[in-house]
Amino acid sequence: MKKRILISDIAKALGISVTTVSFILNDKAKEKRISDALTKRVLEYVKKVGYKPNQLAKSLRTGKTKILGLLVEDISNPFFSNIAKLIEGKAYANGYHIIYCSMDNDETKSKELIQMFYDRQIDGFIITPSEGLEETITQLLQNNVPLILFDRYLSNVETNYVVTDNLKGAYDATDHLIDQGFKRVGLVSLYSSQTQMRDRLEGYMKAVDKHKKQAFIKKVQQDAAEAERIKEIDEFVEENRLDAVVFATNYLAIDGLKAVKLNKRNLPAIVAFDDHTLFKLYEPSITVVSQPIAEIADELITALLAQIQGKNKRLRQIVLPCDLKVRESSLQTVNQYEG
Amino acid sequence: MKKRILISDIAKALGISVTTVSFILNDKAKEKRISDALTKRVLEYVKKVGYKPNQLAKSLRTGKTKILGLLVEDISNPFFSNIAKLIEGKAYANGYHIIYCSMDNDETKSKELIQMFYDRQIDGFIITPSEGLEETITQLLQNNVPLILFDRYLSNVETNYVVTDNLKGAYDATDHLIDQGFKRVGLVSLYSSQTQMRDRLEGYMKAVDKHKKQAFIKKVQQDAAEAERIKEIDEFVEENRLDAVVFATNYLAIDGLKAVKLNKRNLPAIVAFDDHTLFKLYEPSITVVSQPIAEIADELITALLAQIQGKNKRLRQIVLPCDLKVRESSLQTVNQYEG
DNA sequence: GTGAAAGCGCTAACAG
DNA sequence: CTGTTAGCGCTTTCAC
Repeated sequence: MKKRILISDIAKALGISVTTVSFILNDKAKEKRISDALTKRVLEYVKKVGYKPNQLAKSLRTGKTKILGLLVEDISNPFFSNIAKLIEGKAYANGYHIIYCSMDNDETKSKELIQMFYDRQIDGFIITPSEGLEETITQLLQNNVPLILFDRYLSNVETNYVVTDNLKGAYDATDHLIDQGFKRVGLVSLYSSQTQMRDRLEGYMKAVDKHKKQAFIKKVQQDAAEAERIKEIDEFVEENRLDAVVFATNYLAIDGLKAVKLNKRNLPAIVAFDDHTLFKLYEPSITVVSQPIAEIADELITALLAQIQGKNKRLRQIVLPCDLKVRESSLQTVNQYEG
Repeated sequence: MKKRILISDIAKALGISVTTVSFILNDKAKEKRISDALTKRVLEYVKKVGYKPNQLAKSLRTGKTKILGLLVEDISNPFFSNIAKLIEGKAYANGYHIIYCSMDNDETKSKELIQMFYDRQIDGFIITPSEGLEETITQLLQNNVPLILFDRYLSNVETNYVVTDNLKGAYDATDHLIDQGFKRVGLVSLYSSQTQMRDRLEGYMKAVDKHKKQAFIKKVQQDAAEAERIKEIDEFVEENRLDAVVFATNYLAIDGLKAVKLNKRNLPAIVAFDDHTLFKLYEPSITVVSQPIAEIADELITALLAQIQGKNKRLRQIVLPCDLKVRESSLQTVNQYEG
C-alpha cells in the first residue's frame, strides 16, 4: 500500500532506461538479450520497493484489461453463485478479475449490460444468454470478442458453450419416476424457448412417450409474482391429480414446495433440476438432476482463456453429463400419495 | 457495437475542437458557457454515431475507474449473494461497476485481494473484514481510499460501517426461546472474534443471565470439515440435553439440521441467524433473526458514493435493527421434545 | 543490449 | 466561448 511508484522511478534509481525495465518486467529479457545480471538486479529492486505497474496505463496501451465479464441470469440463485465463486477463483489464479452482473432474463437489460461491458473493454465474456440476444452476441463475435456461453446456448449462432445434457437429465428423471410406479407424472417448466428448457421438455416427453403415458405440462411465467406461480403450480398438480412432478428449475421446485406447505397438500413425488441446500434437508429429501458445477466452471475458464490467448480457434461446444441424485422424494415407498 | 470512434473523430466531423466536445460530454457546457445550439448539435451527433468514450483513457487521466470492489466472506452464501445482487443494481444505476471476490475469512488471501484491488485503482471498497485486517484497512484509510465495512467492523479502526444490532438480535432470540418455556437453551457459534459473533454471544449471555439460566456455548471451527462440524454440534446438543438452540449463522443452523437428519434426532427448538429459503420451507419452519438486506445494501452504496464524491466527511457508522421472524421451530407447542 | 520517443484516448490548464 | 497542447503511465518501434 506504499505510495505509487512508477516505472520511470525505478529506471532512474537503477540508472537505466524505462525500456529496459519494461522489457524485463514483461518477460522479454531473454528475447531482447538483456544480461542476466541486470535482469536479476531489476527484478530484485522491483520486488524490494514493491512496484506494481499501473494496470490502467498498461491496458490503455495494450488494449487488454485482464477483466472478464460474467453475465448470469441471477447471481442470487445458488446454482449461479456457486459457479461464480469457482470461476472467480480460477480467474484470479490466472491474473484475471471478474466483473459480474445479473441479467434477470431481461432482453433490454441484457443488451445494455453487454454494451456496457464491451465499452469497458473487458477481455472476454461468460454469458447465460436470454432470448433475443442473438444479434448482440453475433456482433460481439464479429468484433472478435472472446466469448463463451453456458447453461444454455443460441441455436442459430455458432459460439463456444458449456452446457449439460439436459435432455438426458430430464429423461432420466421422468423415467425414474415412472419406474417407481408413478402413473401421472407432470412437468413444471417455464414459458421460455431457451435451449435448456426446450431440452428438458423434450427429455420429459421422450420418457413419457416411451412408457406410453400421458404428458402433463405446465408452463409458468418466470416474471409472474411468486404467489401467482405458486397458485398455478398448485392448481396444475391438483386438477390433474398428479402423483409425481418434474420441476425444470430449482426455484420452480421451491415454488412447488411452497404450494404444498401453503395449501397443506400431500407432497407428490418430486424431482428438481439443480441441487440446493433445501433439497438435501427437506423431509423427504428431494431427488435432483444435478449439474456438475465444478466441471462447468473449469471448462468455461479454460476455454475462454484459450480463446483470449488466441489458441484453439476451433469451436468448443461442450456438453457435460447431468447426474440424477436419487433421494427420498421420488421413491414409491416414501410417497404413499395416490392421486 | 459499431467500430470504435474517437472524440477527435467527432470534433473533426463537426469542425470544432476536442476540448469543446469533451466539455460538453462532461456536463461542463454551462460552466464553460458553450452555446446551447452547439451543445445540442454535439449531443445529437454523439448519440447518432453511438460514440462511447474510452473508459480506460478516461480513467488513466482522471484517476477514477468507476469500479467498486465488493469483498465478501463468501459469495455462495445466500446472505451475501442477495446483498451482492442489490448492491450491483444500485451501483450500475449510478454508473459504477462491481468487481467482487470471496475472502473466505482467510487473512492471507484477504490481504492479497485487497492489494490486488488497490492496484487496480478501484474507486471504493465494500468489505466484510476478517480478523487480522486491521493494518491493511488502516493503510487504505491513510491513503484516503473510500471504504466501508459491513456485517462486522474492526473495533480498533475508525471506519464507516453498516452492521445490524446483533446483540439485540441474539438477545431477542434467546429471550423468546426462554419465554416459550425452554429450559436448556444453547448457543452454537464460531471460534471468531469478529464483532458480529462477539455481539451475538453477548446478546445470548445477556438473555440467559436475565432469566438466571445456565449458558451452554459451543464454538465450532469454521474451516473444519462439514462432517466434523456436524458431529460437534450433535454432541453438544445431546450431551447437554438441550431443548433449544440459537445458531449464530445460517450455515451453522444448516449443519445443525443435517445433524438432526443424519442421526435421526428429535429437533430441539431452533432460532437461526440470517434467513434462508430452507428455513421458510423446513418442517417445522425455522424461526430466524433476519437482517434487513435491502437497507444494508442501500446504506452501503449511499455512504460509499457520498464518500467517493467527497461529501459527508464525518464517520457513518450505521446500526440497523434485526428482525426476529418467529416461525414454527421456536414454539413450545410445536417442539414437544423435552431434553 | 539499451535508450529516446511516439503514441494509446482522454481531460483540463492555459491561451486567446 | 473555443482551440492548442501537455500529460496520465505504460509498451514498443526504431535507432544506436
